[in-house]
Amino acid sequence: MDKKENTTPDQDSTEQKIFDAAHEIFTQKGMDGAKMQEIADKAGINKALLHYYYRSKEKLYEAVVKAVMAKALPTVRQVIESELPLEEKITRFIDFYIGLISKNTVIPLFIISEINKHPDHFFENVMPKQLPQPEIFFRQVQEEVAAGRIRPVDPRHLIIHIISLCIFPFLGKPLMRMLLGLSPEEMKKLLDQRKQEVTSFVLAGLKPL
Amino acid sequence: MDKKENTTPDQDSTEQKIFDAAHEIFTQKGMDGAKMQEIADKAGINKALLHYYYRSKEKLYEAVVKAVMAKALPTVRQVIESELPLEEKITRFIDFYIGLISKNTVIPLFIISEINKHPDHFFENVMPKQLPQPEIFFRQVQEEVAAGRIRPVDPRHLIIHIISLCIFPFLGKPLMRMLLGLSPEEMKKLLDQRKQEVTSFVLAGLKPL
DNA sequence: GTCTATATTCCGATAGAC
DNA sequence: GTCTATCGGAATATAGAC
Repeated sequence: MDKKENTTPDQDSTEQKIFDAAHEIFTQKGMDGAKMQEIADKAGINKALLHYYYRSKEKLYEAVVKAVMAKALPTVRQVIESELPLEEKITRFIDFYIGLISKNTVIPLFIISEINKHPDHFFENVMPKQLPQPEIFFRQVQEEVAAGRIRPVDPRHLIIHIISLCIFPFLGKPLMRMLLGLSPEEMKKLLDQRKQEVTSFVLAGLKPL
Repeated sequence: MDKKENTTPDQDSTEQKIFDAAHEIFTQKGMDGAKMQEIADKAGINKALLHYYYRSKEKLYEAVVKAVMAKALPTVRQVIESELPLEEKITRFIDFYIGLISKNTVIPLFIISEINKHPDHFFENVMPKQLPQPEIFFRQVQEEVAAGRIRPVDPRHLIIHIISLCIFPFLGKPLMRMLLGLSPEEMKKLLDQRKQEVTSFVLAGLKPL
């Protein structure tokens, strides 16, 4: 019996198809909104198979949440923990992060919604072991402040500022569109400009007095 | 038969108790996560009464959503449409808005989640007729830019910046806490400083070159 | 491993007594 | 208006044939 050797682990296996379908449905509709029937349909298989591979809806859900978190955080780490000079690090982070989010609007809302519904469960079971270490970033900011190259800021607030400016406009897109009275096309144009706008706004906000 | 005259409309009536309970449950758990039984329990009445006053779960939900939106938007309008000078308007808006959100964390997430799940329904049925008019704000920004008192910025992006900086840290509180490695107490302290931090950051970001 | 059929639980909604 | 009891459907989960 010949076995495939160099394919990625169980490429189009049933288990993988189920997981992919569950990933899509759960991230779009959340735990309560998702139905097992819909996941089965999307995977092109029968409902009973879901329970054969994953024992329950909850187990399947947990698998998806863990995968989402495990994928989301390392991307942040890579930039945060690098030894790039501060301004370039900020610029790259904004560019990279907005690029990521604009391709995938649903994930951030999914993470935030589910983390708010079960915070304890998250911190105990789902949170990845390898968290980004912000110490390098903190030190860099303090050095730049001490050297007078940027104005005094709390580096923790700076991180919050930057992440807020990157993520929120995509989360609140329909809301912002309503508030500003824009057409979908105008709103899309505006969001396409965010990389540029956020970068210049943050750097301006850091200019020494 | 004497009738009460100067009480606020049906103060502790059954209908009001139902609505209050539904408001709490729906905003915390969303349409799918909320159960009629739980709402009835919280209101201290029977499940059948929910259907007596509001015909269906959907109707009850709609009543809550409309009330939430009707309350949330005018507060924004009041500040946005005022004729205060720009810098003071921004300062007041941040102060007012963060104050509002920090007292009520669940509402923004509720609005954003539900608007993303049923965008069309929102724009057709739920959206308040009286939207905030950002034109005054736009004009003010353009005048300040023309006078060289602030650096050139697209006023629409500026609004998005400010709202993002106000709302997101409270939405993403557990996430930020995890990312920064803070205890709940440290995180609370940090959020208490947001009014101050956001104001100085935004004003610094607007300084002319 | 995959399917059909069925058991079981839960939930929204209604009927009807008071 | 308010309650108890119950219906009917939907959704999760299991049994059992292939």
